Amino acid sequence: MGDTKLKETLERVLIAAEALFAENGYDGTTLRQITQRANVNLAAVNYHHGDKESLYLEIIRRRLQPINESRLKNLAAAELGAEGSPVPLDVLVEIMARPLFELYADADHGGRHAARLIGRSLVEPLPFMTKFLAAEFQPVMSRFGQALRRHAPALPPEDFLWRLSFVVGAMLHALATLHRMKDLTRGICRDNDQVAARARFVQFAVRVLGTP
Amino acid sequence: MGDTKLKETLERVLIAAEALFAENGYDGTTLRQITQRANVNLAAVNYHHGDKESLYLEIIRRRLQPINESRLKNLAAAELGAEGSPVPLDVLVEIMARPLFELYADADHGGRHAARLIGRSLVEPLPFMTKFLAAEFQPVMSRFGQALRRHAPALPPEDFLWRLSFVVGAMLHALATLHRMKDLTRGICRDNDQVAARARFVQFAVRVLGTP
DNA sequence: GTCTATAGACGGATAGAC
DNA sequence: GTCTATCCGTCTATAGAC
Repeated sequence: MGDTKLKETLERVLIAAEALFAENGYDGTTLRQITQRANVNLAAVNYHHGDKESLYLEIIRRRLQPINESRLKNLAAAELGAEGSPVPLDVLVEIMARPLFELYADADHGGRHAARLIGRSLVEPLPFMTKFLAAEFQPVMSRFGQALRRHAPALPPEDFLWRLSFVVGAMLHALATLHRMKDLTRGICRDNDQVAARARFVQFAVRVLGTP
Repeated sequence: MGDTKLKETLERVLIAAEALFAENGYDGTTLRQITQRANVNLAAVNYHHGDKESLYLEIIRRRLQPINESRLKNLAAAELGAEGSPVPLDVLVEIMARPLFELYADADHGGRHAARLIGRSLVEPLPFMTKFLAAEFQPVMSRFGQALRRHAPALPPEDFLWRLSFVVGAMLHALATLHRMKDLTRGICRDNDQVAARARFVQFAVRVLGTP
């Protein structure tokens, strides 16, 4: 088999594992389920991706790193354009939220599952993931925290952090439940309109973070 | 052994299992871990509580049913007192949030773990739990949805439900991460002040739900 | 690189003595 | 009711043929 087929095989494992991890969690997913779904031999996973933990970490990293890089890049650009004045709140929230909602909308490439999995991995504390996640989010949270803070300088730090926690929680929950939003609301809320969902989220976050 | 000791034994299993399920999830917890932590023989779990799924369901139900009953009772009382006019928003939110935050504060009786577990069980979709959870929350969501709706009658249903989803997500996330809030904020936010956390949540939810 | 076969450990659940 | 011992299935991971 040539390189093309090979790459496709490895990719199929990642896609299959991503969907299963998102749906059933790390402990609820077996390597056998993954290889079966990917139409790959069981031994291929360990050969190419190492053990189960490495595979999981690799899947998360592959999605998360470009997202956080893009966030930092867009924040830097926005700050440059603002020329010293605070970047508008809605712009900040948009920069944070957009990559995840867009990932979710990229259904053909498994983005739905990837977005759900990211949300899930941030909620359920897997021992072997904590160090990676802390390091991965430290720069983003630090820089965005500062930028957001300029819109409510008088707010006590404790209140500010609680609000931030509520907003983050709302976003993770939205990502984790978007796929069944239609069922949960008896058809009133669509689950396939990523743009509308994001607009509502930005509106919500601005209202929460932008009040003294 | 008398009845007293027996009850204590069964109770110890529930407490131990609750903590482990909260920390490691359903699939991440083994019956052996549970019995070891509870200082109980392995076979005792199956004998008294049936299989693993029954045990999990029993733990959730034991905590959730009184909470939802209390919510419905308090809502009915508040509506009676309001004499036809809408129950104030902060009262509604308080009725919904209070039982969970108080459960969390009841550390000696394992309430912290129970609250985390409830949050977790509402996020991760265990197949054998969905029917129970849907039935358990249907009356609460229906009645409170109506009561909340009176404060924003002009708001399109879709927007209302999205806001509700954000608020619920923020609350579940708060419950799931309260225990590490201090670490996540470098000591700025305390994790043992349930009253302050609840007050901030109510303020947050009122702001979100009470704007046209 | 890819497969089969299997090692080796651990899981849930139960039989049967006490 | 409580315990020990164990069955039986499934899991991850790897050895070794091709």
